[in-house]
Amino acid sequence: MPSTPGTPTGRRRHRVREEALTEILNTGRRLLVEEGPAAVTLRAIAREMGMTAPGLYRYYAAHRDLIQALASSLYDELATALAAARDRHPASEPGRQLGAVCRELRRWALAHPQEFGLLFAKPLTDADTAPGAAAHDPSWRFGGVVLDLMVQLWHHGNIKPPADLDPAWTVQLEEVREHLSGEPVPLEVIYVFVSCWARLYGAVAVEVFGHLDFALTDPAPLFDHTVRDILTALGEPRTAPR
Amino acid sequence: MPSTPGTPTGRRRHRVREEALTEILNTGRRLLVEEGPAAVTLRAIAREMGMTAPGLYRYYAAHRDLIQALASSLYDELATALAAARDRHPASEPGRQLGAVCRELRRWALAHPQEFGLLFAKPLTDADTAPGAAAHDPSWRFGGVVLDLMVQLWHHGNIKPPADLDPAWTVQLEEVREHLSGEPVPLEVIYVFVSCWARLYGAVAVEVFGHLDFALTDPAPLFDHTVRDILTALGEPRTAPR
DNA sequence: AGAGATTGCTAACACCGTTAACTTTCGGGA
DNA sequence: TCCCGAAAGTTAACGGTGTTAGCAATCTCT
Repeated sequence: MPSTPGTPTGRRRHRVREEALTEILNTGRRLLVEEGPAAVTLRAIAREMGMTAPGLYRYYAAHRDLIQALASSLYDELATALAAARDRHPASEPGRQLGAVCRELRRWALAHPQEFGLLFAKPLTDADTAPGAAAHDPSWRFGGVVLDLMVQLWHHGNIKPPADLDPAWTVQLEEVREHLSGEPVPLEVIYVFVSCWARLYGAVAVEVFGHLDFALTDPAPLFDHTVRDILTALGEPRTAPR
Repeated sequence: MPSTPGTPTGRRRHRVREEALTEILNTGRRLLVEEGPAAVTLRAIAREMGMTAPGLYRYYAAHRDLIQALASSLYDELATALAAARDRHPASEPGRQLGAVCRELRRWALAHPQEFGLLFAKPLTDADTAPGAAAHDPSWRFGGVVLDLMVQLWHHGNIKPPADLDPAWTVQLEEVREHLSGEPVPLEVIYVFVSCWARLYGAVAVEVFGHLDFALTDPAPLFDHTVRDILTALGEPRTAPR
């Protein structure tokens, strides 16, 4: 009974297994979208696929692993969407690229609120995947698109970092820098990156979770203002909204 | 079988019922904190209280209602904590008061991550409490503390609102203004309020849900910077961090 | 062709929300 | 004082959930 069930040897077996895995995830996602997170259940997925629940244990060791795999695939889809938005603008204009990526993040999240909710609110619900610092791979694929663009923006623009950088951060920020394709980005600049990242992610989350409904029917202009602020903080003078 | 079960006539009966209601909520909260949201179950609460699950239906018509009551009580506790932080500074300095309230919000959320997660991530999970615009009472008790302070800050300071206010917002913002004790706050200023509120709430959520763990062990300085930005946007020149 | 891995099944267990029907307890009016 | 009705709590039961054990079938490779 392997924790990651059977790894087939044959070529054909491998292919049909891949198809089953993606069908499981697709079915789970459909249930998530149509009936909410509580409906993403082993028995429901199996029912929709015309099989029984214990059969799914040949693909995922537990319900938690299935949800985690679903979240991981959603991170991938989001990262792909962000990269596509980035590539709709020339690489010579990283400011426009980052603006487009920010708006694409909001668009994707609002178009797929259940999926975004799963990604954003998952770590707290679990509270078990917090041993070291290597478990954040799936979320990095998605955040990396934004951070890499910030690095490009740092090359082109002129960021004015704050001089008062808490020395206790250096160790952590060094670790972030290693993920940045070995670019020699100053730690103060990485601090600005993290600050902008937090502001972007928070703005999207607050809106998706409906915490602005009490005041605004269409918070798009507010978000555009936030994006302008972020680009300004990253030293991009030309604030291109569209 | 009333939707809101029995309303006792006697004085003593009323008292013991109140005690039972609070004990249910306390037990539910303990389970939430100790074993996560999935453990807040009718049977578990009844077990901890030495009774059986159907007995709880004398107090809450369904599991959803119990969770909703728990969230409501948490909103109250948070609002009380924010008000206490506000009152630790003189009313003549609303800037210091708002700064203290912002930091208290972060402190409370980090000290009670499961509770904050229930409040922040609940509306999306439900997706049923969205008929009109009167269901946001519990969250308003908590956000009202912040918004009222922003009004005070507007009286004392000098907010520079942006001139380009989307006309489509006026209707919504008018509705917000009615909640503000009838203060004649300009709509542009209310827009600034909402903007600052979104930034504050988002900054706390991003940190509580662990989306800054990849970079920072102690995001407190980052949050302080955010609070300074917010106070500046609200026209408070003296940025008092402590 | 046969051995071994892989896949899916049924049966079963404990837990969950919820309902129905019953018993007990308690407060207030005759 | 007594009694009646409301309130509180019980047991039994239904369908749903994750999960495990054990078994049958199927496919792949030698």
